[in-house]
Amino acid sequence: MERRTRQRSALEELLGRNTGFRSAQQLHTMLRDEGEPVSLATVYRLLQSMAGDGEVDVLRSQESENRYRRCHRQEHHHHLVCRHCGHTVEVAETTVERWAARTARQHGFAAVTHTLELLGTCTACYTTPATATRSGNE
Amino acid sequence: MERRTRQRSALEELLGRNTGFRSAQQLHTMLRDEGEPVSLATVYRLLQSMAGDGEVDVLRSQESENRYRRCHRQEHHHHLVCRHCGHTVEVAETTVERWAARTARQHGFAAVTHTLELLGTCTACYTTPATATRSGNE
DNA sequence: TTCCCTGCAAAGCTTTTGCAGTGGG
DNA sequence: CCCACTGCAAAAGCTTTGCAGGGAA
Repeated sequence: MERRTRQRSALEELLGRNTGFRSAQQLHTMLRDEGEPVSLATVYRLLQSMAGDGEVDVLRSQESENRYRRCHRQEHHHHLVCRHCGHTVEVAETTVERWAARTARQHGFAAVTHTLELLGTCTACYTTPATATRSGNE
Repeated sequence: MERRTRQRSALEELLGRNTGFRSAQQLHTMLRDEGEPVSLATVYRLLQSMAGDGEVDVLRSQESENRYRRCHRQEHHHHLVCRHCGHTVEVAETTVERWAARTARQHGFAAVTHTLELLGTCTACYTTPATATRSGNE
């Protein structure tokens, strides 16, 4: 199965310390800065593999890049993401699910899935605007 | 302001005849096939301009490409898209909006926006599987 | 006559892939 | 001892951009 390599361990460890969504390139740079260099291609391969196993959540950002984040719950859920610092709250709710199912039925659609992301400004960022562009954890 | 060129007219006319989301490349091909060739770069520039004016809706597809569709209502709304034929239903509802606002408040987030897309199989496509891969209108 | 718009080709971005070498089990 | 995994570099999409010519107003 999956081999426990230095690269995979380093990436998992890094993801474990972050609560926000990061791009593959950001993760690649962070690893390099921490003295645990991993080639960009490998970062992509690892993230792809992890996403397949449900280890990370993938977010299609407004820009044309994907962002990844350690997945903390297996059940279906959504994300409330801070647009400034990337801090994320996982939201498990059935309101939207029920609405989606009802709407689909009304229009005769079957096998309906949905994607939903909430983007806003978290308390920390609108309380202390100066730190709004920080790129660290949380 | 905006000049009424052959290219812009052709694209608007084409979008007006379609109810589904199409990629820039698809639109480019369709125009070419109709004998109204428009360069791909221009298709992109026109779509970008139209999206800015709210003339078209932009959908970030699962693949790494954007898809465009003529926008029929100005108010905030969501889309129920058929994954086979691209047929789209615009859904204006407040259930999700109210839920999003409530959730954001609970977690101390401000200025929250959301993206929501419903993807399924429309009646026509699961009734007649043979036509499930058609690429035409509707 | 302007100067906005277009076409072409080249470049930019993120992401994927081919290939040969290496380290995990 | 294998062969999955890695790094490198090239390639593959989609999209944007520089530039010079052409057409709308």
